[in-house]
Amino acid sequence: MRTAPLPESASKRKLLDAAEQLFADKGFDAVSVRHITQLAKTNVAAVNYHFGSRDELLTLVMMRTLFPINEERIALLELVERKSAGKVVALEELIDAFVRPLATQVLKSDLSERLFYKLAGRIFAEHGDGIPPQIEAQHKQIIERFTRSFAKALPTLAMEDLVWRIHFLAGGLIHLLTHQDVIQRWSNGASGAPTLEATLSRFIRFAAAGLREGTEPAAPAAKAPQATFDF
Amino acid sequence: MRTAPLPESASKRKLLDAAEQLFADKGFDAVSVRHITQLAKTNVAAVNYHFGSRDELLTLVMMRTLFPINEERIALLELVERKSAGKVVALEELIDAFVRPLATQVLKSDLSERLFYKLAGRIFAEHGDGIPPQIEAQHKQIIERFTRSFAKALPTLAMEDLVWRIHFLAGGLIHLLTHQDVIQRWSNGASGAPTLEATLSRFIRFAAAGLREGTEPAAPAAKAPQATFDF
DNA sequence: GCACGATTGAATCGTGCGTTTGACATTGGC
DNA sequence: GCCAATGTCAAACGCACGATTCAATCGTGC
Repeated sequence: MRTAPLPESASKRKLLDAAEQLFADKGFDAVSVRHITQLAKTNVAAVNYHFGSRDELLTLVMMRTLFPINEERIALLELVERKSAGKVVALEELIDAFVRPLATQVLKSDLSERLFYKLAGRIFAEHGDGIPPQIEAQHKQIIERFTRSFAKALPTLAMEDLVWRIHFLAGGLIHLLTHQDVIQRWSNGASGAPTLEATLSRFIRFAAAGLREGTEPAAPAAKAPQATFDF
Repeated sequence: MRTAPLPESASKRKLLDAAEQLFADKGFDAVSVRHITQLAKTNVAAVNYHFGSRDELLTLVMMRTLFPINEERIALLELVERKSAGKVVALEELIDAFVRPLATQVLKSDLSERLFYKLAGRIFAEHGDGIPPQIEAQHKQIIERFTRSFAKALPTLAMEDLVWRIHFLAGGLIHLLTHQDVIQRWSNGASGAPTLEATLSRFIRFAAAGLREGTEPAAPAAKAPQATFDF
């Protein structure tokens, strides 16, 4: 019976790729369907014909990037937890499971490193108001899943503290992704650009220390004063 | 001689306040001059008459919020450094000087807490492409000034590491400011909303620990493995 | 009271937006 | 050979945008 097996006409793919590139570069709001169809060398009507609306195309672009990242995050997380059956998992390994997929999925993307990270950062930064429910659902699922694992790895940390710290972490990552190029430009005067792996490694150390703060009773009394707002 | 001493006509102030509120709530791109003049109950032409263009109004709104914050940051920083003349400054005090002005300036604003923090977060998040040069200059000045102080407080930390960590910190703060309401809504099921002071205090502990990571040779050997990307 | 600059108001300009329409081309199955 | 499905295309629609025009109005110093 097989009616024409969804040829996924060439222009559909061209539109997706063009949209992806432009959204990554300029941001979701700054790109019009005319820009997209111009870069894809198709007619303006093509977007609405193939995707129904600009919004549906946008959602598709976001999902196409976000989904594999989140799938790999979960896979890595389960791997790590199964590996250390029952024993406490090292914090660094959990954070690694959260960020490493960015470095592996960029290799499978047609986008340049710079654009892929910008796109990912923009997607992660979306929250709350008018964002596609599917994206929101992805975010919620990932955050909840990782919160559970972090809680097990940091049993002495109050849940409310943990939730906030995870969002501090997420914010740092988003900033890193979206401004990577800007920061790099003046972070190192002469030395070549560090690989992103090096930067993510830096981030993991920073984030792990932040998450762990105050949960290591064995450590000698810190000489630093408590940082409380006392007014 | 005194010709009419700049009455700063009522509509000018009304426009500034309306613009501020809308930009904070919806974002800089999502607000049109028609929205603004409608809320301010003035004519559409008023924006261009009083400010020249939508962009100049936007810049003014940003500067009006950003400048006092940055002024207080510098003042606090100098205070802290003068107080501990010569001696190493505690990291927490430096971060405090960076974030506390948010909590004090919100009191002087007509905006609600929620809107003020959103606005501040949106301003801090602006970087690089098409943002007003004055804002960019403010950002650069503040980052460079604090980088210098952090470097003195963390003499054993490599400069490149420090720069990245400061941006992780900034990203966490931006995320906290812009998504504070969203996070809070599901961070604590029943207990009342924590004051922002409490949240900023949480943030300071997190950020200080992240900045300090690896700079305390006196500490016992960490049992956590190094977090390096080894592929 | 009048003149004059400052301010306001309604109407309009040109532009770019997302989307829709309807004619036209291409293709594969019967 | 024809039909229906599929895709492409130029043109247009209605709308919202930032900005401008120009006459009316206001406020104040003389």
